[in-house]
Formats: sequence, C-alpha cells, structure tokens
Amino acid sequence: MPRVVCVVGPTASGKTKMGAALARRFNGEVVSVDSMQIYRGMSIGTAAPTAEEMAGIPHHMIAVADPAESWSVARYVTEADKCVQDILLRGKLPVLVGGTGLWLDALIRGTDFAQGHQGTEVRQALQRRMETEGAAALLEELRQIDPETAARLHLKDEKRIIRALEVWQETGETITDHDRRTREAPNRYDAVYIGLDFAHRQDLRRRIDARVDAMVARGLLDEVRALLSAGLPPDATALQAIGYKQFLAVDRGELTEAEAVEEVKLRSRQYAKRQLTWLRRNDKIHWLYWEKEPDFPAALQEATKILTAQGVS
RNA sequence: GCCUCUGUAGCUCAGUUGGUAGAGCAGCGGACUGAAAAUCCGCGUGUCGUUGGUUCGACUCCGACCGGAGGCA
Repeated sequence: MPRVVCVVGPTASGKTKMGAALARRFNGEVVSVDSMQIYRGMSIGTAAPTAEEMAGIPHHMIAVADPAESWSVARYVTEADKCVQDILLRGKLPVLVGGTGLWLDALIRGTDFAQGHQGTEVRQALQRRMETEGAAALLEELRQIDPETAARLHLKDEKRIIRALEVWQETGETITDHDRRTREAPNRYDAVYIGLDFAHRQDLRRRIDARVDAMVARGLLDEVRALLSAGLPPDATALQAIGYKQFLAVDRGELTEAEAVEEVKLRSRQYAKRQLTWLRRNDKIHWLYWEKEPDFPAALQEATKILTAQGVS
C-alpha cells in the first residue's frame, strides 16, 4: 500500500505552511484537500496558499474548478487520486493537506460512492416530494426498504433521508448495504497523519479572528463582487463558503461589514469545532499542539521525527 | 438632592397568587459514505446586585445600601 502523509487540523491551525515544509523536507508535492479551495477566484476567503507559501513546491487541486459548478466528494476523489498516483509514479511523496475531513477519508480509503448526485432527475423528484409530502412520509418510506438507516436518521436530517432513498432508487442496493460493503474494502493508501491544533481553544479563536480581519483587509468583499460580476449565481455551492455567504449579504446591503466580520468569525470557530470532532475519532493522528503561537521550526523537527520513525524518507 | 424604572446563565431577556429558576444566542459534546466551509442531533453551565427583615419557606413582599438608565430640580 503506497505511503502518503496527511496534514490535518482545524482551520487556521497552520496546515498550509506545515504541508509545504514537509513536502520540501521529504521531496514531496502537496495535494490540497479543501472543498472550497478547489474553486477558482476564491483565494482570499479560503486562505489558499500564496506563491510565497507554496515555497516552490507543486500544489495540486487548488483553483481547478469553476465556482459555478458544484463539486462533490466523489468527483474530488477521482481527480485528486490521479494527482496522488502521478506523484507516486514520479517517485515523490504525496502530502495531503486540508481541512475537509470527509474528502480526505474518502481519498485515503478509496471510497466507492454509490451513484446519484446533485441535479439529477431522481434527486430533484425526491426534493420535490420532500417539500410536498414532508420528511415524515419519506422517512417512513425509507423505513420500509432500509429500516437500519431510517432508525439512524433524524426526521429533520432531510439531506440524508433524500440521499438514502436516492441510492436505493439509483442502484437497487440500500445505502446501509452499500456502506457496509465499501467499508470492508482495504484502504487505498497507507497514511501517516500529522495533526495541528492549539493547546487552548481560546488561542485558536484568536488566530481565527486575526485571520478573518486579514482576509477583509486583503479585499474579501471585492473578491465576492468579482465572482458575482462574473455571473456566479448567488446560490452556488462556492458561495456557501464561510466568508463568502456573509459578504454576499454585505453586497446586498443586508449586513454591515462589521456585522459580517463578526458572523464570519463566529461561523469559522464553529466550523473549527466540527473539524476537531471529525478528527478526534481518527486515532492514527500524531498531534502537535501550539502554545499561544505556532512554532514552525520546532514542529517541523517534531513532525520529521515522527515521519522518519514511521519509515517515511 | 428628589422621583421613576432597572439589576436573574458569558450576552439579550422571561419568571404566573411566595414553594431555591428557563428561553434564544454564545459555549461544550456528538453524528457524518456524491452539497461536507454543507447538513443534523444532544447538553443549562446560576451566591437570582449586596445586606437586614417578614414568613414554615423569598427571585418574588418590606427596609437600607451599591451599580445602571431616565426624569424633575
């Protein structure tokens, strides 16, 4: 099983810098695992790595998608996996860097997703039924074909109820069976994880706040306006990203800039918390904790030690 | 100086005829297999400003004091 390195952690924990440093140290290339950095024209609000931060290391899967499109996990895995394969073929080390937990896990596992996606007839029909018949009716229908998933899903979790029914309609297999089957498959890659976080939550919060202020200073509002004037529909997935959603409201005069800034900070720390919840169940992560401020030289040394001990060279 | 209003969770506030208190937001925890920066679930964390008094019992009634807002001088 090919070896890859993963750099994970909540937003604003220093993954970008650490990823580039490790890629440099171990003759690798970075593959971004970020559901928003893949879209073009969103570098400020997604804190995409700058040329300077990339430090001459090739970075993949950043700004490769049209923001009017809606990328899914499955599509990401297909495309990102090509990058990983190519890097391995050239004898280099893939360094996967990013905060989108589901996407990273799917890439490492090589998850085979069941058919069906946004915008299909089946999906739209289910969405219409959700509106007219209500979640209770669809959940009951799901109970008939897949009682296990129905029992697991909350009445209000409409997205997953729709998805479960969709998988059944598209494939004739229940999502329970599909998930069980794919979970049993061996991982595609042997991953070594480096996790970055702050020892104290309040320091992460400070960092997030500072980063949001910096984004605004660098022109987040202009970036949002540029996307809009390029014809991006306001309901595009890309504009659901934290920061974009709120500054879209500023552009419409629905929020003041000060209100938007507060909202973005709030949503960012809630997002960071969800990321940590996701990462906590992965017991293979080697965590490095920042005290107050990141200390990259020390962390790089520590991470190098960990990776070397794991046989990465 | 006098009068009125006000002080309850981190914040904004509710609290019925006296029986030691509860909402929203924040926060914390969790889930997550084709929108994942999305979506969804769970959890109340409290010297009820302080201090005397009335009462079997006070967030609730009375007094004093302290803080805040407004009004009259």
